[in-house]
Amino acid sequence: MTIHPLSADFAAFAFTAADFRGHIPQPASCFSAGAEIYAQGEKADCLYQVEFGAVRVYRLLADGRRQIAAFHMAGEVFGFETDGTHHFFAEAIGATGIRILRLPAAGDVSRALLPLALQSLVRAQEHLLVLGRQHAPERVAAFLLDMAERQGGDNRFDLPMSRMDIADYLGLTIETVSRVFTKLKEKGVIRLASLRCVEIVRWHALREMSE
Amino acid sequence: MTIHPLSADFAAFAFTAADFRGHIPQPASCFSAGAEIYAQGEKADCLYQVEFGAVRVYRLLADGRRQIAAFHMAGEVFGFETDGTHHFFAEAIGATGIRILRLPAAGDVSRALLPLALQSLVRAQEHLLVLGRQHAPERVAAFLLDMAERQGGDNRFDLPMSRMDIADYLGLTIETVSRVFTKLKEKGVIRLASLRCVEIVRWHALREMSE
DNA sequence: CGCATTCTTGATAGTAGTCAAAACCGGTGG
DNA sequence: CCACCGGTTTTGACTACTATCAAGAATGCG
Repeated sequence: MTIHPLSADFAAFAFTAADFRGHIPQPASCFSAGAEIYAQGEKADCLYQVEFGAVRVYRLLADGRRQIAAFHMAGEVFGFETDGTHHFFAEAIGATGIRILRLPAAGDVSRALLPLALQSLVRAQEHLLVLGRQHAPERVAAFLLDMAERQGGDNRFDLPMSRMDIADYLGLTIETVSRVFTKLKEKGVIRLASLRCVEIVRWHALREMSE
Repeated sequence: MTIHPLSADFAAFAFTAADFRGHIPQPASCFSAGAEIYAQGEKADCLYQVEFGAVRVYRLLADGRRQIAAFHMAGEVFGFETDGTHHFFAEAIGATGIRILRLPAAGDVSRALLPLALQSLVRAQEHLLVLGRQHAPERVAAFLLDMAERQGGDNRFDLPMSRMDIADYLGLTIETVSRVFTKLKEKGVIRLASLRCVEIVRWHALREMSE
């Protein structure tokens, strides 16, 4: 997995600031937990950058099944679409600051967006492997490693999202996610300081699990 | 699903031809069935456009499990990467013509690539829903509809890939794929003129299945 | 402190995977 | 033209993983 730390994303974007001709980035808007950022079917004419907090991007099936396609953390840019229409929903997970970027659909600035879009593409494609071919313990292990890396690689980090969100991201049920967490605790691979605060004790074991 | 016909992709690309400064697109290379186009870990310094035939882009786990992240058909451009390195393998499925596009990593031409990259992104994200939340019959139904649309929307079309490829794309086994095909035949939803030639009889039933 | 929500645990059921073998197809050569 | 052969596909019997349903425990917020 190629994970760029927050600073790298910011740098990538800052690099393109000169391309804005009079387009001053808006001050960040604040979204409270569960607030909708955009909905499927809406017109897509801008991009979004997370300042703080976290975002879930998802789709629903007719019977209510939900698949979270991506989580976006501080620094990341999301909201890319092909035909000017959003194909997904985006919601703030907790209290979240979002900088809205009004961009010309096709302009000089768009060339700087390619790397950001490609990062989303690679992330999505790697997640296909997880959903298509990995078992529950492998999925959870991959998820924890990904979260740890995206938050600086420390042993301890907070999960901004609920077990339900994790389940819907990993294509599992909350019960299965919970059982895997329990197994990982029993095996001494992780510790939970609180429900949302994970400490990775045995990195090697996690890496082996996720293959 | 937003599927652009072949001509649209070509048009999108042709639009950027002026951006090539002396970079004349190579004549198409020919790959035979199973030939490797690029491998995971290789340097990625060009893009690829399918002229005829079809391509599978996939990744392997240590124990041999394979996930096909995407199929690419005539007209489509693939090979996008983030850090100059291929994260996946690409192979010709049958005899396939590929036009190799040598592109500057960051240049004027890259802004025209954004729509193509975003198409791959949206396709991948929609496939996440299939792998994460749909059952076997829904996956196969979605796959057949996608293939039909990408080949012009006729009732009859050829599958360029084997059952094994379909299984590895849908996150299933060949046995399960085969059983679903049999069920669809029994219910009169599809007919198989030959193993690789599908005729969709009841579109509506397929659409309902795939939700 | 009490309540609502979220999370965990347990029992059972169902979908898809695994293993094994038979049928089928497509190409080759007699 | 037909028989043969190798690989692919289909079918069947059984297993296993995860979902579902149902309580119960813990968390955290007012």
